[in-house]
Amino acid sequence: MLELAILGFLYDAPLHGYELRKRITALTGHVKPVAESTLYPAIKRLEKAGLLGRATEPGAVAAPRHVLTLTEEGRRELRRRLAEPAQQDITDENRWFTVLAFLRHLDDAPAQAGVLRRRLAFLEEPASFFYDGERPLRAEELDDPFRRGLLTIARATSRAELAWLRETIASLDD
Amino acid sequence: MLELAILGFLYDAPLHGYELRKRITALTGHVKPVAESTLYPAIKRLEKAGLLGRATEPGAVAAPRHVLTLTEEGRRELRRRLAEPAQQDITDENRWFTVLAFLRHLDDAPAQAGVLRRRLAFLEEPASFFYDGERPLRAEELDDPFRRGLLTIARATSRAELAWLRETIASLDD
DNA sequence: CCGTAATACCTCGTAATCGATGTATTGTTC
DNA sequence: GAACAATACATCGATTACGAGGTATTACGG
Repeated sequence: MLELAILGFLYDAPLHGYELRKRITALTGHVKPVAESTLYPAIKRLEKAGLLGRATEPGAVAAPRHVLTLTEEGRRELRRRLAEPAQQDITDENRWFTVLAFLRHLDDAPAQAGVLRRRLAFLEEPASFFYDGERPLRAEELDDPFRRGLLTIARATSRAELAWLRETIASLDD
Repeated sequence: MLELAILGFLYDAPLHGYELRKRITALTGHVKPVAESTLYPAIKRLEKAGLLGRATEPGAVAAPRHVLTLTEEGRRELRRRLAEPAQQDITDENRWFTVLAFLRHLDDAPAQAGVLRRRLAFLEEPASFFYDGERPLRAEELDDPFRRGLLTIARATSRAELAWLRETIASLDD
């Protein structure tokens, strides 16, 4: 998720680590903050893997900046990760939102539609959080107001997203 | 999140690891699967911390089972974690849903309402995923259909949850 | 001129997680 | 009767993440 965000932001423009951190914080930080001690090692990993390069520039205000740029391999890697997301990128909302935030970079309508279809298939599977043996329990069947709320919220989310997915897939298919 | 789920399920009834795993998979597995190699060490951690005890019973079908029971300290710990969730339990949907799934165990309406109020306050903060400098961007301002969808979905979810939270807090306050 | 905040980067130890793999038993299917 | 799935638990190494702490500079208010 973090690596995807790094690649995604750098696809648009070279950035230094500190700026990258602010953008990632704006994107996902209110939900799941990213520690600096996670970001900088992640940058190093990607650099070591040849996905990005760095150039040192004098800092605008303080210490010198390490401006990060995607290599051609890095650009390919982002497109690959967007075109073939891991299953958890599809099912986990946090990760899925990160995929959505950068999916435009895929720049290939059928491939984009394919990714949306995977999410659609996932949301269309009948799934609950609570079961009576095999049978999924409906919100109305639960005494617990909190679990009932959980199902209610999940269903509302799902309905909104399904509508958007169907609409967007249709428009990509044109 | 995993530890909370373990404590939460065991609060109701003693279970062996394998059964625990099935319940956790039903609860959160379609979104974020839990590997066995994560669950068993987590059980050991909690056991070592004195939160749960184990008793070996002959297996119903195969190998002997380790039936896990919450100790009194484990029961206190669950209530404590539910009454004072970490900030990420409030903001991260996956973790928040786990809190909701077990919040009834808190068994104290004002404390439950307090937890819901924290989530309410979080959702009421104006937050976007995309910014123009300081100013949060609205869905309508984005060209990118995927980012627009992301905001649309997030807003729909948020609206549904806000309604439920306000309603439930009101009924807990009676 | 002193403290604080912001900019900008980094390391270290610890903890958590995962995938792969291993062990042993019972029940079911070909 | 030989596979195979399901039950039931466990370890190990590699990866990832986090909190705490560190370094250095500029800008600003008191």
